Amino acid sequence: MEKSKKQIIKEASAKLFRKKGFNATSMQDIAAAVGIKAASLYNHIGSKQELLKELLFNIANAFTSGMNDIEASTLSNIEKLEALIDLHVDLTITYRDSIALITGEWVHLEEPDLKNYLKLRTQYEAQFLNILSACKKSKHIDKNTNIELALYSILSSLHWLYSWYNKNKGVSKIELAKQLKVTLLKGVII
Amino acid sequence: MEKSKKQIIKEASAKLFRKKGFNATSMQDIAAAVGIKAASLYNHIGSKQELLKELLFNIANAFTSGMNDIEASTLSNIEKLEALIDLHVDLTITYRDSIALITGEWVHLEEPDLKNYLKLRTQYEAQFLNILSACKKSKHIDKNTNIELALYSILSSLHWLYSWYNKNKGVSKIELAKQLKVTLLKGVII
DNA sequence: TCATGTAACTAATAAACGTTAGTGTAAAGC
DNA sequence: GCTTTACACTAACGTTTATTAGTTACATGA
Repeated sequence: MEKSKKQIIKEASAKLFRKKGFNATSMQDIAAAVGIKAASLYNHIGSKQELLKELLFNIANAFTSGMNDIEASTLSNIEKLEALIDLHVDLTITYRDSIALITGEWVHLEEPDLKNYLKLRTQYEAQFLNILSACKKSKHIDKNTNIELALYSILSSLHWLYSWYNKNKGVSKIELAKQLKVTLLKGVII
Repeated sequence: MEKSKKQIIKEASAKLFRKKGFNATSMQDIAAAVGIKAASLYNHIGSKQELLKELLFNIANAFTSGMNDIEASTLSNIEKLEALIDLHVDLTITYRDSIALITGEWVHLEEPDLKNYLKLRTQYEAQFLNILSACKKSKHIDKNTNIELALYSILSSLHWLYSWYNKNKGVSKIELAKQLKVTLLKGVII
């Protein structure tokens, strides 16, 4: 089955939202990118807001689902950290454009979507912190390390991964993940 | 001398731009925040675009100037890295709201400001990378470390510092800088 | 062949936007 | 006391915006 028109529109939107921001992207911009007139978009989508919502929740759900898999696995805590980095690298490469939206464009969600989105995000961070906390308990992370700060540091690096990846298309996914584990975890893990 | 009205407007704008984004913030929003009508803003400022421009270049210049001081200093390379983290912490605390704009809102600058802004940014990153490179040469950073990736990792963490700092007002500036040095540099420095 | 559904189009609407023009008023400078 | 400046206001303008309504063309399936 080929890609649906709606999917094409969503991908074009992601690219534009990323480059110009949600508000600065007009329906005409999106329409032009897929070769139709703005009004014709509404044969395929409900609203501009719906586009943003679906793009963001696609990704949020992918992260949540990946995190749940990792949490339920029998990996060691350190291995879970590594698996999380793999997850971020995978999703960054899979979703490319739309993943950029999670850094800033989520603020343009309307209620109640905004609340639901933040709920997913908060939960994700809590699960991530849990794993870091377990590492600390099992003495794989130094007693004096501020794990909240470490969490923020790791997550912000991973959030920006997409912009780094787009500048270095040459680097392989495996090599990227390997380097990230060294850079992000060596400062934390004993 | 007390704060000029223009300064008050700029600070209110920074807070709003940060929360809602540049495009989603209307002149009425800004006017309401300072207790006047939208049209009255133009007694103090030239345009909405000018507000963004001045906010961004204030910060960009502060970073550039701080970086130049550090580069010209007699500190060791490792000490320069630590000084850079101090610089980011200082500016994050000093500028609070407007510093958030450098992560995303700079895309709404118009030419030729956009080009000039990116020039400053690129130069800053190059200088930062230079210091990392010197550390690698002097064997303070492992031969196999990808310093471009390390740079991105450090910078993205520092870009997000403002959002972390706002959630943890209790933590002191000194303690924050100390923790950051451990978290960000231990993974890199041998 | 006819009916149906899909998906494009043009035209229009109502709201919001940044900005300008013109007016009033009170304080400051001569 | 007169003039000027500073700074607020209202009113309006021209654009841009997302979205709706109504229409047309074409392909599919009965």
